[in-house]
Amino acid sequence: MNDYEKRVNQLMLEIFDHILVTEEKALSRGNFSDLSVAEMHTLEGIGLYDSKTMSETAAALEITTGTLTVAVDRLVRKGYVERRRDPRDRRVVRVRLTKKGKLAYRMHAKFHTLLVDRLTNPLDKDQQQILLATLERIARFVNEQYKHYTDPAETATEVKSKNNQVRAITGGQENA
Amino acid sequence: MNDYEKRVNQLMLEIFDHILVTEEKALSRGNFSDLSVAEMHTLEGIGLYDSKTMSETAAALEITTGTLTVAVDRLVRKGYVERRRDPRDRRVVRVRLTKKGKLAYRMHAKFHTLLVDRLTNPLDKDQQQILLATLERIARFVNEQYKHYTDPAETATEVKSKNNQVRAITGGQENA
DNA sequence: GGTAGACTATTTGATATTCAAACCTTCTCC
DNA sequence: GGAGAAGGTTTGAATATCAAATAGTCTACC
Repeated sequence: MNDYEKRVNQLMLEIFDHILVTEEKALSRGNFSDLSVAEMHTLEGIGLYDSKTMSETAAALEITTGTLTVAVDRLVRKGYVERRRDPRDRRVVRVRLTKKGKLAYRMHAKFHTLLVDRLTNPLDKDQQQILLATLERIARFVNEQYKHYTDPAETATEVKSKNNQVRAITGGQENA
Repeated sequence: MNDYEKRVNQLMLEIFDHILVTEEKALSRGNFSDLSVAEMHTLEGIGLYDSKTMSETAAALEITTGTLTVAVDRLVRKGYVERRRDPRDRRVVRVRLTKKGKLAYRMHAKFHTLLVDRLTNPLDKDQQQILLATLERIARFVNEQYKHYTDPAETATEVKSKNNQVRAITGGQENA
């Protein structure tokens, strides 16, 4: 690694180390102190607008439905999420944020807004374009790596292919 | 957030999400498949060269010594870490990486090198500059926030825990 | 129209990670 | 030499997660 790369690595580690803790502290100090970062993440997975099925939500979050069931239990108990069976297919359970859930969602989004704002504000148009292109490139690279390491063909780990697990991320988080 | 900012936010989340998983998968595929990311992190906290006390290590990792005791138990059992009492102060326990631990440490470091390399190589000078500037900015922002939320003056009386389970029970102390 | 097999969600049993608080051991200082 | 501080470990609890077993429900085929 040359000096440039060393610095990049160092910065990335620093950011990774601190960002989760910071987000957690921000949550625990606010009006929604009974939410963990993971729970907030679940709220994000459910999303602001549609009601989603458990499977869809689990796929979006890349966790099993079993894990999600437990998480939603707690969020329902705390009043952030509503559950209801789909009358058209009674196997299906739909989840949706309550008012309180939406409020928490929006409050948390502010943290991200603030971050992005601080990031992009000082850049002029040209620089913004470069930033975007750079991020796109990084994302593409990371996704490749991600797929590479997640691809079941690579090892004899046949178990988790199920289509559901990894696939549906690109599906619709947003239709705002 | 305007569209540009939304996209930046989305890309950052994607990158962040996938890097962690990628790291985990990389570990689980390599020669040290019995190490989790958290355990790898503990190894990094102990470090390659000195032997450190439990307290020092726990402080470096920002976890309690109780948590570290459990983590080190497992790492000793798996052969990555050595424990020994300090003869000069028999209260103190020193931990150090074994050969195997050092090997794992170095192998993991290679993963980071590779990642950064693949990340920065395809960028031209302009893009590299933007990437660096952006990372600096993110790091600065996160550190600010981190300090803000960690500063004891802010929290009046009760402070210190990263643990909001307890807060939830005691009813959380507002601040709005 | 009845049933076998597919699908959706929940439950169960297990492991990891974490904290606070209680508890030992050892040290230091009066 | 004893009191209290300091360093680690243990204990008890909560969260987060998975795989596998289970329970309802639906669909397609006969």
